[in-house]
This record gives sequence, structure tokens and C-alpha cells, in this order.
Amino acid sequence: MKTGEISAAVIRRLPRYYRYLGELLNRGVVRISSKELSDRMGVTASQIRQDLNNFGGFGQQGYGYNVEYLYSEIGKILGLDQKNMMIIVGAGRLGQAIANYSDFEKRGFLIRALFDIDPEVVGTSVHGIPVFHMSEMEKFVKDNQIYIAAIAIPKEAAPTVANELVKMGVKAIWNFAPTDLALPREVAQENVHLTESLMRLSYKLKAKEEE
Amino acid sequence: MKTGEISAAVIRRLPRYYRYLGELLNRGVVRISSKELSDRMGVTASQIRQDLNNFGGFGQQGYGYNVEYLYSEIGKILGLDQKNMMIIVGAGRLGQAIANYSDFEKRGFLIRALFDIDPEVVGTSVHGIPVFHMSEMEKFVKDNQIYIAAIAIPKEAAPTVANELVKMGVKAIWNFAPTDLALPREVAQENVHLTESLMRLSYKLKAKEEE
DNA sequence: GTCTTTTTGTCTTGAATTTAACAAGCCATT
DNA sequence: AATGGCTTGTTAAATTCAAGACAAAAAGAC
Repeated sequence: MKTGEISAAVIRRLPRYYRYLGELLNRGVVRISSKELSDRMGVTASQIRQDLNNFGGFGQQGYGYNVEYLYSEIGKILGLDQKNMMIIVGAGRLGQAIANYSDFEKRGFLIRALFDIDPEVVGTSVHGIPVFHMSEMEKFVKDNQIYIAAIAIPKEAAPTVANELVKMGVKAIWNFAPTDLALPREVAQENVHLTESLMRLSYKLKAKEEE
Repeated sequence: MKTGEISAAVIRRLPRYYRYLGELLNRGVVRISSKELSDRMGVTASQIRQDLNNFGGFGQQGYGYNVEYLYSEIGKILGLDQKNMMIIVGAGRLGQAIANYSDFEKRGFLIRALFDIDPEVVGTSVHGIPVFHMSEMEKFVKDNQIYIAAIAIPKEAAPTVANELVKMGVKAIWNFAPTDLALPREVAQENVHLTESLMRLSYKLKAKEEE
């Protein structure tokens, strides 16, 4: 299970496999073939097999894949077999929405605190998670070994805050601000650019209309 | 400017070009070359030129691209030159967060109503946008020519609601529920799967740690 | 226990995407 | 107005990615 030179396209698909396998597991399905999975997911069986074989052989000829085992293995690949402590910077509506989304917790992502500068929200709590003032962030990050931070603040402040977070020891940034962050290469980054997503939808709408 | 057989990879990048050009425009930059843009954006100049040439020649040899013109043209390609009426189904934290995000409005996406079944929120308003009961959705969609709907409800209800929306006349679905929707091919669809995004971040974090 | 069917892992082929290269054309300067 | 320097649009090469094919291996039937 060597990582490193796995293509981005494969990584993009892995969580979806994981989700489907989780559903199968809940339904009590014990085994599944790449063919059957490919029919459900609308991809080719070949692609599934090739994607998985980037990380090792998880199946057996004549049998297919054991759902529980494969689910667990993909979970390990994605780092879901360990607890990940997180914070959310920005306790506006978006930050609060993220804090409320209990799916993350189920996958081992534990949101430990939110941070904001607005006195209206500092001192309150969301979904049982405390909202602190940003001035307390550095101490919190260091004391609690926080490696993942979600950024849900206006785009003007995002680059500065992101760099500060990295200096504090954060290793992964989940960026919701509509801007690109110039982070050191050793820091993981994943953007959620909602406006761009909506624009793509708009394009698709237009393209379908023109048919 | 023919659309139709443009690859998904190109569409994925277009909104980002649009965002950068918007920033340049705000800063008063009049012209830019593909080389300069590529340096800022971390892609190759060749890719920028080829992406744009899918839609037509917007530049001039020896000069580059006029920022305002190119910005406007990409906007047209993405369908941002017209107003798009939207609704949000689900007025929980996520639905409310989307409703509050005024960037969409700036791009011509006008959120006209939210819908929910929770009596706690029905009758209230978010960011000046009314929250109605789901039972009023059909009439509203038809009366107001709503073509785009965001779905921010639990995954169990999402597929049913999505299909109902399509029957009502909705042509594009922006899906925030962590499930895949089986929609007719003539309906545009764009998923925002936050849990999958977070898993990808987790993978990247793990991969960087292992270096 | 043997034979057939199933299904993986991998190899090969083909397609799509990205990068590189370059002629043609425009700008700017003298 | 002619020349040199840029920069595009486009063609060609290289790379990456996806699909197809198939031998090897296990399961299941008889």
C-alpha cells in the first residue's frame, strides 16, 4: 500500500467508492464484484479494479470483494481509521453549518472548537462545540494537536489566517473562502469553492438548453 | 462560440479563470498575456490558450488579452450574463448559509425562496428571503420560472425531492446531500459532497506526512 | 474430485488531455 | 514605414488516463 505517486483522478473517486461500500455494508451485503459495483456507480469495472490495485489487491478471483474488508481498507487509505482533530475558523453561518454536520464526526473528524472575532458569537457554542476568540487560537491549536483547520471567513482575511495556522502547526487546510491560498508544499489543501461550483452548474444548464 | 463537446476538465477550470480576471479587473489591469496569467495561476500558458480557444479567439498577437473583454466573454460562456432564479430546498444551517452568501447574487444568481417542513423555520426569512413550507413549492416554482434548485436536506429525502423538482420544471440541481441523484439526462447536475472533500483532504494530509 | 463459471489482477491498446513548438500577426519604436 | 520583439492561435508530440482483453486463480456445481 504505497502512497505518493497516485494520480489525483484516482483520489477523487475513492471517497465515492467508500460511500457506496458503506451503503452496501448497511444493507448487509457481504460480497460484491467489480462488475456489480460498476453497474450501480456508472463507471467501468475495469476502472474500479485499476483504482483499487493502486493500493493493493483487495479481492479474490471468482469471488469478488468482501464489502466489509474493502470498506475498511479504503477507510485506511483515506486516513479514516484514526481520529482527526479539527477546528473551524469563522463561526458565521457557513462555519456553523459545518460544525453542525454530524457526518464528519462519524468518519473520525472531531471538531473541537470554532474561532471568530465577532463578540456576538464568541462565548456561545454550536452543536456543543465552543466558539472562542481568534486570539486564543494559537494556544488551542498547540495544546490540542490540531492538524486540520477549516477556513470559513471572508476572502480578504483568508490568506493571512491560513499562513498563521500553518505557523501554529496546522498541516491541512480545508478552504471555503473564494480565493487560492499560497501554502508551503508540505501543507495539504482542499478547496470548496461554492461560487465556482454554481458557475459550472450554470454552464451545464446552458449547454443542455442549447441541445 | 459553440458549446456541446467541451471536455469536463475545461469547464472545471473556467470559473477559476473568471475569478482571477475579476480580481485583475478590480485592480485596474487592462491587458494580460497568457504567460503572465499562467504564472499567477500556476498553470501553463499553453493550457490557458487552448482552453479559451475552445470557445473562440479572444486575444490578439503581440498584445495578449483585454481583461475586461475576456472577463465578460467567459461570463457569457458560463451563463452569467443573465439573471438566474433559484430556490433552496432545506432551510437548515446549510441552506441558510447558502442563502446568506451574497456572492451568488453578484453573479446573477437570485435566490427567491427557501423551503422546509420544519414549523420552526417556515414563515421566517433569511437574508431577506422568505422560508415557505414545502407544500407551496410546486406553485412557487411554476409561477416564478425557477430553473435552478439547491438541495440541502438529509440524504434520505434528497432523491425523491429532486425528482419532484424536475417534474415541476427545474432544469438544474445543485446537490449538497451526500448521495447521488438519478436525474434525467436533460437535467443539469452539480454535486457538492463535503464529506468526500474532507476525505480527500485527509488523504492528502496522510500522503504528505509519509514523505 | 473434477469441471465449469466467475472474477480478479494485470497487460495491452486506445482515447483524451496536457505540454511543447512554431508560423502568423500585431504592437511599439525608431 | 520598416524592423524587432511579443504573443496569439494552432498544430504536433508527449504524457496521462481509461477501456478492453485475457491468463490465472478461486468458487461453486455436479
